[in-house]
Amino acid sequence: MGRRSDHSREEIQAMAIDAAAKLVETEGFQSLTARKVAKAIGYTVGTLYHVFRNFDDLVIHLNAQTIDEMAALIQQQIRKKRNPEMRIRVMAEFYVQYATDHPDRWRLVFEHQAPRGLPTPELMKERRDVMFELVAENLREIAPDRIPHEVAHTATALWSGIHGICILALTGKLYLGGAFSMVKLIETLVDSVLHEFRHR
Amino acid sequence: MGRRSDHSREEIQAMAIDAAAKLVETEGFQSLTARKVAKAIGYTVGTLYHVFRNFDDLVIHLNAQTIDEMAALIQQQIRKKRNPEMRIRVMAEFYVQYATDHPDRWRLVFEHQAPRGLPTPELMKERRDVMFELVAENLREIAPDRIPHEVAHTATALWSGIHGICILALTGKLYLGGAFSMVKLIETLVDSVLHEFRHR
DNA sequence: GTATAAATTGAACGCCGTTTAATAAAGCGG
DNA sequence: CCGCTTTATTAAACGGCGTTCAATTTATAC
Repeated sequence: MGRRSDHSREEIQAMAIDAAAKLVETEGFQSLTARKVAKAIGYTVGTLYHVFRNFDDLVIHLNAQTIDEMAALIQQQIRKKRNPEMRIRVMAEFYVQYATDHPDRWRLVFEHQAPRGLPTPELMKERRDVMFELVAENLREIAPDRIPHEVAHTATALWSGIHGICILALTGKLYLGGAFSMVKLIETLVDSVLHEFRHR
Repeated sequence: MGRRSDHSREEIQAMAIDAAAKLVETEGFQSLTARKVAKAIGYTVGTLYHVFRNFDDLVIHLNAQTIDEMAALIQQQIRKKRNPEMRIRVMAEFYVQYATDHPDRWRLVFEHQAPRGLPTPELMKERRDVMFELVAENLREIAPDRIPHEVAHTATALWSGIHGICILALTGKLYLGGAFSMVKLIETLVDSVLHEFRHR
């Protein structure tokens, strides 16, 4: 049947992304399908393909929204802090918090793979580095005379490490040789890298 | 049709795992399918299901083999070294090396998810912690008087961090704010955590 | 040599992402 | 208000997926 125009293209896009987010949270990212999303917003798959290039495109939009959400939460939390070292600690704490609260949305960001060969869309490039940038900013404040390359290097090492703890914990692959908390693990990593960064 | 007995159950299992490994390396882990594996070993899907419980079971066996291969490579490398700190460095170096050489097999180990609710099979439980144990052993040698819990904690933090760098690099999600090498990033993390571990 | 047990197949099921022809509605020029 | 064009939407189809199962062929045991 024909066009209803109950919703604009942008509205349908937003509805689809929100529905996808909800499906991912309730059923897990592995079982997200185009048909489920379409059904959830009262359309058929065809309409989804009218609004997104393909299923990966939808996932990429969802992931962008997830990153924005997480980044907003974290930036809101560090705005309350004045000490750059404290800010980095809080960032790590709430990164873990968000990942724990939304494990499937968070994993989808990192485990989704755009079709082989196709370039990463600008949509993601812009967002990919937001956390690294935030860490780098605060490292710069801790040691203003360090060359930018060194700051970037440390930010990358530190944040990749935190990410590693996070993902192993969430996927149940963390070493359990002594029952410890994720928070303490993160603390150890932050302490170690920040200490090394300062005294070198 | 009917039983040929050209190969025993165990032979078919081994052939399937090897074929799967090859397919993962050549076509990527996302496009591994039961039908392709069956075709590669000259059987039909039905036979695969006679030998594996399901497709996840096949993947789990492949992943176990991948971990064994990687662990063997690493243990062979550190046998040459006497210094425990040096051993940890070499472990990290060859962990990255293996991941870089076999990106899809390595990613499959960490991104495959056994069906929700089902317990992790013993097959994987045994192997999941092999790298952590290896790190812990050498940390113990570096500081023999530390309580086991502290050693396990540090091993977990360090190795999770290295894993994080590894996976972000391989999935193209690493911060590129200053063109640095993976090797240097790993070095920074190892240096930082080992230093903190010693002087505390 | 025949009965029994096991291995292997091909076809089916219900899903998946994706494409497409048909159709219904909206917008528009007169 | 009427046709005409454009666009939104649908249902149906395609090939491929993991999985199941009845049918069939073979090896083995007696």
